[in-house]
Amino acid sequence: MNQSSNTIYDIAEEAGVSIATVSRVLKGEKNVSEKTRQRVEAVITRRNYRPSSIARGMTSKTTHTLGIVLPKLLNPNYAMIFTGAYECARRLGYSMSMFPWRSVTENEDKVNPALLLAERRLDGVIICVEYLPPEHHERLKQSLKELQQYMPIVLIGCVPEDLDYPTISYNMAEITCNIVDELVSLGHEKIALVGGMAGDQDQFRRDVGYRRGLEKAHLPFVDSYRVWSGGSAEDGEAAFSQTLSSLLPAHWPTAVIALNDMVAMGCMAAARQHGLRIPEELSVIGCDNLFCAPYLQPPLTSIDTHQQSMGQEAVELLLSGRKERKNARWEWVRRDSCGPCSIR
Amino acid sequence: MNQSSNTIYDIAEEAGVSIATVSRVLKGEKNVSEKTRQRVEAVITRRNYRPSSIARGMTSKTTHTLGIVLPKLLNPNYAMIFTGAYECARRLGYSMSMFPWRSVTENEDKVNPALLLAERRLDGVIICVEYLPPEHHERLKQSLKELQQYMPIVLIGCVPEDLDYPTISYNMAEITCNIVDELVSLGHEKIALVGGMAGDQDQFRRDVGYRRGLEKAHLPFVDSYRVWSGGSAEDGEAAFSQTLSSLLPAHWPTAVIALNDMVAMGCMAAARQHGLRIPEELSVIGCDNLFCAPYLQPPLTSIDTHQQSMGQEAVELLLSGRKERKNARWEWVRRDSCGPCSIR
DNA sequence: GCAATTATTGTAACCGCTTACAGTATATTA
DNA sequence: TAATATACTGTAAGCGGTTACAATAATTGC
Repeated sequence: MNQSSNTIYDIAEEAGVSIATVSRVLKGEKNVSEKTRQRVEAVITRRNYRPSSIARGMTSKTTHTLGIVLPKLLNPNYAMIFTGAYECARRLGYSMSMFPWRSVTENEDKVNPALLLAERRLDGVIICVEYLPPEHHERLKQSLKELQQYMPIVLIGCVPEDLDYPTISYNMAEITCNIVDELVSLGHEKIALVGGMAGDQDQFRRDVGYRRGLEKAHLPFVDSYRVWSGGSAEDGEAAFSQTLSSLLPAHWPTAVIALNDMVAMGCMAAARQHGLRIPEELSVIGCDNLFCAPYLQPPLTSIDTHQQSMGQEAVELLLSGRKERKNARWEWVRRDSCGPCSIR
Repeated sequence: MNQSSNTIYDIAEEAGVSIATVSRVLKGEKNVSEKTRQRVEAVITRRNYRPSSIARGMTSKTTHTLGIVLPKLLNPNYAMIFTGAYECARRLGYSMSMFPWRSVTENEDKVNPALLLAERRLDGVIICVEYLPPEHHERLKQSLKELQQYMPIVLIGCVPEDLDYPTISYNMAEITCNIVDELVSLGHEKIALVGGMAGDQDQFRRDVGYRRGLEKAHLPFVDSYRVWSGGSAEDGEAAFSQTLSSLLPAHWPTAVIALNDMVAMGCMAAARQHGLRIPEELSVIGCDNLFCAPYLQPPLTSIDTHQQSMGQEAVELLLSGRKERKNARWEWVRRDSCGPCSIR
């Protein structure tokens, strides 16, 4: 049995029918006589034949594949979004391809990477928006516009308002303001924010919420409490450690709001190195509620942003064709790393 | 400008040339006159035209897409493997699609899921082998065989010997035996193994290594020190907690080898709840060296299995066509959770 | 200035499948 | 039993590219 070729023609020939008939059994159409069907099915089984989705895509104009653009999966936060999207897509019969964030933000010589994505003729793409230097902002808008000619788009994350696409977003300003409120109600007055780079939408909103929270409590914005950090634990550790070292202990913050749980871990390490006890002398709160948060010492208070639901909703929105902007739910996960301010 | 259709025919028509010529400029062939090329390129740019990779795939028999089969991305261990594979694939011009582990192990009514994967006509697939109940073993072999008719396969992880495919694997027996050695040299005699289910290749080898290590040190295998656990932190916590509760403190192990870092976190939590200090009263060692390991209290000793390299090597092996079985490197990451046995 | 090259461009077949439509066999009706 | 409806099956035209080969245009040599 020569299996080098395994096409609908081979099946048709071996079963002694036309390719149209094979196609019909493949699709389970009813207008095929029982004995023909059985004969064809026997051949299909014997040869382990599977129709090429490539060829099918030619006529159906559909790939049953969704794309997802993510900055990096090593951050469990994105892994959760991916998983939510992926599981949902799978249930609905789609497979999922991953693409680098680069594909919609950078320009490589003459080729527009977004169009590279377009080549794939996916049935849709979810784009997880992340930090983007302002000079790339125009390019993102252009890429999205071009990409949209080829497939529907859903954005997810902290999306700039001027991007008019279906979106699942969360409101970092609201969340951060809420965190400040809570810390204030615990008696904290020296609250640090260890955040990301300027120009980042997500971070921008955090800053907005941070200042709003401080204002509400009539607390001053203190420059040195706004700490600049990358997104990893190492970054957070280095940045917060530096901050502590540069301040007199009397001026040390009594609470710190971290960009995310990884940075929060770093802050905790830095605090420990400076001899601070958590939460007695320093309250720490993260964001994302990673799997390891409950296992840190003390267990880390965090914000659950329901990443898996976000991913799932993004897929549903994408396939529904609706053009809505939806706000994601979020909630407190209070653990022991935050406590009342015990310092005068 | 009607952009509803954007095919090579549309471009050819608008540029006043034949589709063959458009195809030539698309592929950057040299035998096109400079002014024709420019005319065509202008049209392509104006219309944001991108050739369909689907149509291309019809003739080229290539999709420039690799598949990866993974149990779950929420475990950062797999996220690392994925990332390594993905980055490498991307560099080489491939995109990456993810598929569920189910696709090669389960059977859904009449459809063989492996063949569903085959439909995609990928340029290759990396299958990350995980726990598999023995009754599904035959089915896995069958699936792989059928799938292989359609695309090359590389296996990764703890792969059974009777699966004859190119493989990147690590030797859990060697690693575990090595761990026991080290714990013994630290003076430990009551060493627990918190491992996974029976039937799991990975676990099987751990048990082999565990027993071999004990034998070498002339230590007895103690049933109650072989703890059965799932792979999550909660699982580890529950399992080890139960073990401690069921033993008299005098019989508590002085060292515990955990399935992975997540389980190790759980063990640490359980130990704390039982009032054990780490590492003074209990040494803990995990595996996978997750990002959070250095931030646990105390920092967790672990084994770095170089997951990203594994992913990368899997892609290289897949595309090279070589048929080799390669062992992955691994190394100790010694931190403070392991120490000399201080209990007589 | 004309034949022989060489450079450029076009035609048509093909990749593997779907599907509208046509054709043939079988069943129903009168 | 012939006419007609119904069930099944086959033919051929796409889908959007690639590419061998043929055709045409531009150069070159003498």
